[in-house]
Order: sequence, then structure tokens, then C-alpha cells
Amino acid sequence: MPGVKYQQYESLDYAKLAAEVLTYWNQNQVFEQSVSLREGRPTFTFYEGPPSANGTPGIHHVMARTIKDIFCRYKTLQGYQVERKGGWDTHGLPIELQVEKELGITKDHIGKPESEGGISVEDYNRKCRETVMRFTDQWNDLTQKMGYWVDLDNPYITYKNEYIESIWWLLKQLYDKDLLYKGYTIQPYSPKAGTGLSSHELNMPGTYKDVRDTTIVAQFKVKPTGKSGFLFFDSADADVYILAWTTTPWTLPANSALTVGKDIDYVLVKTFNPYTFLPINVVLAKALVSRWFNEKGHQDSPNSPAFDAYLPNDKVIPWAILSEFKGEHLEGIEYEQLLPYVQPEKSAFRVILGDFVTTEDGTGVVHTSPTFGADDFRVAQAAGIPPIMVKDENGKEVPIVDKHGQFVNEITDFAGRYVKEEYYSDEERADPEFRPTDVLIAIKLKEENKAFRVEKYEHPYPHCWRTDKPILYYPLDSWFIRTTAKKDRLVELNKTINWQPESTGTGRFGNWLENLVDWNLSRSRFWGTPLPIWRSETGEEVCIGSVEELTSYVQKAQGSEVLTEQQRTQNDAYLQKLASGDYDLHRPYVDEVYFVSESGKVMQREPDLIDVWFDSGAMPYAQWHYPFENKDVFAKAFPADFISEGVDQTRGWFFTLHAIAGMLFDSIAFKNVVSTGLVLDKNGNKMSKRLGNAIDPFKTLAQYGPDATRWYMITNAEPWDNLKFNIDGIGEVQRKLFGTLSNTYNFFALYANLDHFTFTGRTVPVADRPELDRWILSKLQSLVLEVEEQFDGYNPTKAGRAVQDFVNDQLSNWYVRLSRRRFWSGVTSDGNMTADKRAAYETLHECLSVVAQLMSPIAPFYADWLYRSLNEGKASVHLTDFPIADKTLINTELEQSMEAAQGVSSLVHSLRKGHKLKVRQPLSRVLIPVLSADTRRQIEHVAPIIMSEVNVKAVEFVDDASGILKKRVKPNFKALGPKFGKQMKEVAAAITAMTDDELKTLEQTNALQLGTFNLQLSDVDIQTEDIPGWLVASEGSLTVALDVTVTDALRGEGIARDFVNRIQNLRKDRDFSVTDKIRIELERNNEVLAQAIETNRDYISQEVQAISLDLVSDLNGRASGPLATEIEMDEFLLRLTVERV
RNA sequence: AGCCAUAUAGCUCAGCAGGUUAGAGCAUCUCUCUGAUACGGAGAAGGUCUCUGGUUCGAAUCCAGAUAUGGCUACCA
Repeated sequence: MPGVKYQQYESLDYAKLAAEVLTYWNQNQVFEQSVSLREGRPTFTFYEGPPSANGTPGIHHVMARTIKDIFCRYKTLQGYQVERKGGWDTHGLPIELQVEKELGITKDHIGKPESEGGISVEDYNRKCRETVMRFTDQWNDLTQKMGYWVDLDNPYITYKNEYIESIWWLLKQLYDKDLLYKGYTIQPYSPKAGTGLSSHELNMPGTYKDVRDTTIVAQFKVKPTGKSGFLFFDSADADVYILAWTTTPWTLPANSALTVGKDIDYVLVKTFNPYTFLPINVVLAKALVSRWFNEKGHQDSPNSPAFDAYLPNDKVIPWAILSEFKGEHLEGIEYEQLLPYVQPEKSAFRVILGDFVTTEDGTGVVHTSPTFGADDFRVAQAAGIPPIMVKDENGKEVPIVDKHGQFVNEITDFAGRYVKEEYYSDEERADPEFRPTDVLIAIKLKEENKAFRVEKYEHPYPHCWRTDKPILYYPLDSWFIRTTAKKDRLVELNKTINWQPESTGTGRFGNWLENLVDWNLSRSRFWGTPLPIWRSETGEEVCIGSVEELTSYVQKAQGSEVLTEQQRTQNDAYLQKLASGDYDLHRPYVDEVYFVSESGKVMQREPDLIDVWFDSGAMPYAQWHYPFENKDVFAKAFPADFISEGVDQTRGWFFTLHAIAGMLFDSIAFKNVVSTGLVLDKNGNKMSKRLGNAIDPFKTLAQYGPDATRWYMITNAEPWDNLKFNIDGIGEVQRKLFGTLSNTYNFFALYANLDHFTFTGRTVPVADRPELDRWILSKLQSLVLEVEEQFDGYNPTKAGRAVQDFVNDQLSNWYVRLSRRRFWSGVTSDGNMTADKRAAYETLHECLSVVAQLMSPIAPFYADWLYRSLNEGKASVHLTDFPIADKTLINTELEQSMEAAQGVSSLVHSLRKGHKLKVRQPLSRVLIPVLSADTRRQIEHVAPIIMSEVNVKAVEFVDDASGILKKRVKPNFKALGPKFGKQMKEVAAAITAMTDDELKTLEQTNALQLGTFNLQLSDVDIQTEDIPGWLVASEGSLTVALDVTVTDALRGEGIARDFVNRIQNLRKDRDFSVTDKIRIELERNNEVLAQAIETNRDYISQEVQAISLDLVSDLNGRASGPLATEIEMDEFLLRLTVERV
């Protein structure tokens, strides 16, 4: 059709539509424009959490990126300039493991010569660099297809030199503030393999095995001081010991504290040592007394003669409880060192409190050795208790067990012994004289009256997956960020962040911050950001904060005599690379440069890499190569206004961003954060490629298009709830929302084109438009406000649902349905549109256009298609300004009226249904009982709508004055509650039993004394229940009655309407155009039918656009012709011809 | 084991500053409407609002505990 203003569509392929829109965007640089058009406007800063491109994207990435995209688009519409720099996370273990898998090697092969099947670090890292960007094409493809607007042309990449240089600068800031230090942490360690194990390695199947170990309940002798005085009240005849159980007796020489639970009940028990038979008083948890003491020996009193009667080797040992107290009273009590081989430098051997203590087993007192337990290390450090350490040959502090798993010389009795018997060879263990170290320790303690019980105990213990030998928890060197030093500030800053959902911020993240430990930065790997610290053997250190600094240190070193020839050559080689710009800050290159310290010692780089999470947490700075470049850009883009990632990032990216910003800039890194839930399969199981329940995002996008996919994900569940992804749900969204909206648009386009309507703004003043128009425009303004509020509150789900409800329930199923006639008539004699018709077009156009804007953040392709279809010449919905709600158009009363109309219509439909009266059969009237003039006026407003909607000829009202209404009175509990409280039941009963007279009194005087209760009108709900003699239906406070009498005239009209319906169907079947005129000849074979047709001939002719409608006695042989048809219509048989003119 | 979240119809979700008949959509079954609409409308059926206690005149809603599911964290001596 030439000159068509509004493109019409037969059927829509949403995926194709999106692809076309995408092409349009790319050709016209719409994304770029959406940013550049806002130049000079306030900025809204978004940080992209960098994905790792070493795997293929999944459907959950579509979810996460949709959230990000929505708010960036929304803020753009609101006039902000929203830059979105993409990024790639390129370092880290997952990439290394993938490379190892592909090369068929393990960590041990790296750095070994090729002749031994090894691979150089150089080659290995090259492989990592290639691997990590392998899937970028797929990622870019997904980004495009799903409509995620992010700048992929200039992404930040964490392995780039510039990025690493910024990280080094940050680390140096930390270092200079004394927030970066070398310490140790307790890690799983395999002495036989000589290596630490990652938690991933510890979680491999089969690592935990049940073993039978020698366990000891050791006696720690309490020093009588002020704090412990209450334990000695009894007498001086017995020493007081605290009992602690251990499954690793070899750690006892390293004991430096005992940990108890603050709120656990403990008792002091009088008894005898079972090995030395000496009288003792011991402390243990009350709940565990029965675990260690035989009930037969129980004495009620410490003065029991049983104690005096006790003889060594007696089977039953008498015991009695002396006193009971909470764990907190034990705090600070000092005890004698159990095995005094090594003295700590600071004071130790105190009772401390720990949150991990239970009374599940043991004695409720935990033997604490900071060098061999992570919990131990943590609580001891917090309490200022030193570990038991010795100095090695270099004067370095080391634990009392060396890296081979043997006691050091200082542990004289056991020097050189392996702490675990499994570390001995099978031959050694076969010797009948062989005793495991744990047993030897047990014997020694028994002899010294330091063991309360020695027994075998079976429990699970982790083993090294490579050597099959038990692992040790062992202190290993690590570099730390002293996050604990800034903990309070980090907690404070967190309170200024808007978390969505709130619980993640206050609960998960807040708790995490409260229990913060120092950030272990070290990773003993190869592919990552190297730690920029050089150290000499004597502990002289320098932290490098830039490439320039690195260069200058290397240059300075070249002048020194200390370096070997080879070191100097390597330095030279690197200096040349630095000079040419063709350098690499990764291993192994930075490992091969050497500095010289002030005192003339060679300095080498600390071999560690840093935690990759530092990489991503550094992105606010490093993405701009701050502070070496872009200082101004950074200043404008920090902190972020908005970030969003999965809830699993709480302790990952969210934390690292927060920690770095807080520690170095005393600032938050982001103001608003949406943490999203997981995407599960439709049964609520985790998606995994292994289980085959993973959804391929590309397939989904190809089948349903990105808009329905995004819409489904956003509106089905709130983003932070887990989404049970059911692909059928996308189909539903597509049919219900996009289908309805497209049909609505097509309807508009069809008639607008016929009438040559072109939207040129509001030419008909809103005030002059009919109720229906003013109503939908009022609803539309309310919708704009609602959507804006929800987007502002980072609630995309509620925003989407509001749009959906508007489109389905208000716009399509009410406004358009009731307005149809206005579109297909309404031409004045001179061929121009009536104002009413014009108003209808303008109203519908405005609704559709605004809906396109409101939905555009969520469904960007479709919304743009819709918007541009409606507004020829406009570049894109994404370049528009967010609609501003005109509050003067909001008419609450009208909205209520329309609600009443909808309610009344629904009830009438229901009554018709009950009496098998189809809507085509006109009825004379509905009767609506109203109790207030307000209600009456409200419904009167919309009476014409009701009449046409339910096909009745009149809406009548019965008010109270008629006296025929039957009322029902119900208690209004909400109002009564505060007044009568406990008497509620009585009041409610009295109200229900109220007489008509009493009710009248209440209504007229607004007061009623009912028994002892003084009631007001507002204390009750009055509803009409019935109109005697009528058929009624009610819903809530609304009641309608329907006159179901069908007179002959009404019957005739009904037949006429049925007839019209049949002709319309016929026209449709025969593919007549909407504008075609016809001639009808109908056989006169039934008088009722004939009369009905004749009486309503004008009406019928107009409806079906017949220029003639004749009743003939027979069809003159044309009954079998191509124009003839026979149709059954209820009890009538229609024989007729229909001819196009 | 600890922390966080969730638990409402067959399915997906609303409702949750406590108010006595717990809603919607999808799916099922009747029926119906349609000159934009593979849409809509009416009806039917479908619920001990996970369980147990508590607070209250009144609890799906608030509190405590339990159970289940999911996530994160973790060395149970």
C-alpha cells in the first residue's frame, strides 16, 4: 500500500525483528549516540564486573547482564550520561587448570625442563594468554544478540601491562601505609609432596578417610593466681588441671592456649588421675562429664569416704563435682606449659574464648596451637597469644615441625621423628619396637601426670590426593593485606551503600565484614599479577609501584658488583625490553631481574602472584590506567553509581572493590548494588553441562528473541531470588505481552492508515476527550509514576509487571475493546475525521508510544521497533527522554468509576451465564443498588460503557429511599480492634445480630448503643445483599440485579445481532476487505426471523455494510450458486446469497 | 557445622506497617465472544499459606524452634 504511514505486520518473528533492530543500531551507532548525546549531562557510573572469557557464556549471564543493561538504559533515558566500559578477567586458577588439562600436565611439570616432560613458565603463560581470550567471539556475539549495551571496543583486560602497573601502584600505596605485610597462614600441606594443597584439591573425592588415631585428654596445670582463685577454694591438697582433648597429640608441644566457649557451662571435678593415682581437680564442660567419668564412681559430696578409701588400680575411680561456672569466668586463667621444650617470646598459656567451641565431643576445651590450626591461629592472634616457634639456620622463625613432617631439634625427646606414623616407611613400621610419635608422647604425659585419658579414636582426616598420606595443617608464608586494621571503617562505609536486596548488605556482607580477617593475597601460581616486592635474604624489602620505578631499580643494580654475570645479563635483557616498550610484567620475566639493596645484598622478587580478586577489585582504577593516565576520567567515574553481579560475588568482587576503595581512598566503591540470584533449571536444580540441563542462551535467543527472554527473566522472579528457568514461560510472555501489544499496534496501524491519520501531538485537548480516553490517559500517567519509582528503587520486576498489567488489562482488554467502534466510524460528511475519532487515535498512539519508552530498558529491541513504527523519523526510543507524568491528568475518581464499570460488567456477564443469555441478546436493564450518592455518581459516569459492554438498554439505580434494599452489616475488625480488643468476639456477634431498626439509627445518627458497646458508623461495613424479586450477584461491596425478561422486540434485536455476526463471519471467510460493500438476499422461511430482520434492517445493513438486504420467497435457482450459503443459527436456517458489489 | 535466603493452588508468582471468604497467570474441564487479538469473558475444579510452639480479641503476615531446598563460608579439637 503506497503512502502507508504505519507499517502493518501479518505475523511477527520476534527473533528476526531483534536482528533487524540490531543491524539498525549498528548502522546508526545508536549506542554510541545514546552516550554522546548526553555529553555534559550528569554522569551515571556503571562498573562492569569482568567475566572470564575462558568458558562459554550460559543463560545466567543473560540474566545478570540484563539487570545491568536495564538500569544503564533507564538512567540514559533520564538524561544521564552512562559510559559502560567492558572488561575481561584474564588471570587465575580456572584458566591455569584448563590449560593443564589441555596439555595433559600438572602443576609439577611447570618450570621443569622439556626433557622431563615439563614446560617452561614462559611457554605455559603464553598458552594461558591464548586460552583465556578464546571464547571472546562467543561472548561478543551474546552481548550483541541479547542487546547488552557495553563498550566492547575498548575493554580493560587484566593481563595488560597498563592494568598490572595500576595494580602495582595500588599495592605500593598499601605497602607504604603498612597495610601489606608478610606473615603466615595455616594451610593444608602435604610433607611427602612438599606442597600446599588448595581447597579445591582438598575437596576432591576420597581425600577424607577414616583413620584410628591415638587421642589424648591432656591435663593443663592451672597456676594459682587471682583469676583462678575460685578454682582453689577447696583445699591445697590437689592441683587443678584443665582438661583438653586432641586427636593430634604431636601438636601438644606447640600448645600456647586453651579455648573455651563463653556461654558453655563448666564444672570443677574432684577425682584421681587413672595413671598416677594422684588426687586431682579437673575442669571440663558440664555436658561432657558423663563422657569421661564412670557413673559408678559418682559421689554426691567431695567429703565422701570413697575418696579416702580409693586405692591405686581400683577399677572405679570416685569423683564429685565441686563447683560450676560459665566459660567466661575461665578467660585469662594462666596455666603451666604442658611440654616446655620451646619458650615463646611473649606471654602465652592462657585460657581464651572462641566461638567455635562446642560440647559435641572432647571436653569443651580446645587445645590451641596457632601453628597447626586455622581456628587456633585466628583466635590466638585475636587474643594476642604468640605461636610456639623456633629459629632455623637463617634465623628465620619456623614451626616446631619442619617441612618434611619431622620434629625440629629443639623438641629434644622427639627430635627428627615424623609426627605422623604414615610418613615412616613400611619396613620401619614393621619393626616390633616401632612406636608412633603420638604414642611416645602419650607415654611421656602419662608418666608426668599430664594425661587424663589416652584412647584410640576413629575419625575422618584429610589425605593428600597425590601421595595418599595424611596432610598437616601447617603455616606457610603468605603476603597479607591488613584489612583488619580498617575493619571498622569498612563496616561504616558499607552502611552507606544501598544494597538490593538489603539482607545481602546487612546480613551476608555485613557479617562478613564484622568477622573480617586479613586478606591473604599470595597465590603460588604462574599466570597472574606478580607481587611487586623484591627482597634480600636479610629481609630488606622494596615494593615497586610503577614501570618507571622498576626500570630505575634495575638500572641502579647494574652498577653494583654484587650481581653475578648471569644476573647482570638478564637485567640487561630486560632493560632493553623496557626501553623498547616490548616488555611483559608477568612471570617468568620479572623473576629474572635483580635489585641490589642499600646494604649491598641481591634482592629477588618474592615468587608469589596476587589473588586474582585483587585484579577485579582494582578495576575502578586500573581500567583507566590510573594514576598514570586519565586522572580526570577517573575522578568523574568514582565511585560507581551502580554495579550488579551474582550473590556469589559477595565475598568476591563486591568485597574486593569495597576493601580497596575503603583502605586506599576512604570511600565506597559503589553506591547501589543489585546482587542477583542463581538461574536454576525448571525443577530448581543447578544447571550444569554435565547433567545436561543447561540452557543454551544462543538457542533460546534464536527461538524466542531477546526481548521475551529478557522480559521473562525479569518479571518472573525478583532478580535476587533464584530463577527457576522454564522455557515455556518465555513463550507465555511472548504470547501475552508481546502478542497483545503487537495486535494493539496493528489495530492502530490498520485504521490509522485507512484514515490517513498522522500523529502530530495532542491536537484534541485532553479535557475535550471522552471519559474512556481521559481514563486510560490517567492510568498511563499513574503507570509512568509507578515504573519510575520502581526503577529508581532498583526493582525491575515490579516495573515490568506494572507495564504488563497496563498493556493487557487496561489498554488492550478494556480501552481498545470498548473503543473499536470509534475507529471504524466517525467520518463526517465532508470526509474528515470527527474530533472523537481523532481523540481516539491520539490517545491510543500516546499510550503505545509511552509504553514503548517505559518498556525499552527491559525489552530494548521490541520497544525500539514499536516506537519507531509509531513515530516515523525518530531515530530510536533509546535516544528519547523518559516520559514525565502529567499529574494533572490523573483522575482518581474516574479510575474508580471505571473499576466499578469493570466490576458491574463482570457481574452481569456472570448473571447472563447463569441464565444462558448470550451477550448478543439485548436486555432491558440492570439495577444497581447504591448506598451513597458518591457511588451512584461514579457509576452513572460510566453507565454508557456498561450498557454497551454488557448489551443492556439501561442502567438504573435503587437507593436506600426505595426501601426495597436488603442490607447486611458486617463488623469492621480493623476499626473495632483498637477500640474493643478482647471483647471482639462479643462485639462481632452483636453487630451481626443487629436489627434493621438499629442499623437505621446507626446510619442516621452515626452512633448506636448496642448492649454495652458504643458504635459508630465507621465500625461496620454495610453491604446490600439482595433486591427481593430480582436476580442478583455481588462481589465485594458491589451488587447488581439483572432484568432477564426478553420481550419480542428484544428477541428480534438479538436475532438481528446474531444475523450480523453470521454475515460478518461470512465476509471474513470470503476474504472481503473491510471496506467492501455487499448485497444480501435472504430466503423468507420463518416469520419470526423475517420480522426480526425487517424491523432491524437499517441496523443490520449498516453493520455489515450492505447496500441492500432483501427477503425473497426463494433464491430463484441461485441457491446452489457460488454466492449462496446455508447457515444454521439457533433454531433458524438461513439460506442466503451474499454478493460483493 | 556456621551464616544468608526461600517455603502460599499441579506449575510460576502476588499478598506480609496482623483484620476473619488468601489472589493472579499458566495448565485442566464446561460454556462463550471476536471485523485488532492462537486474545478476551463467565463458570467449575484446585490451598490444614512446610511443621510445632508463642505473642494477640484476631496470624499466610510478627517472634522462637524444627524440617526441606539453594547459596556462601569452613580444619569440628
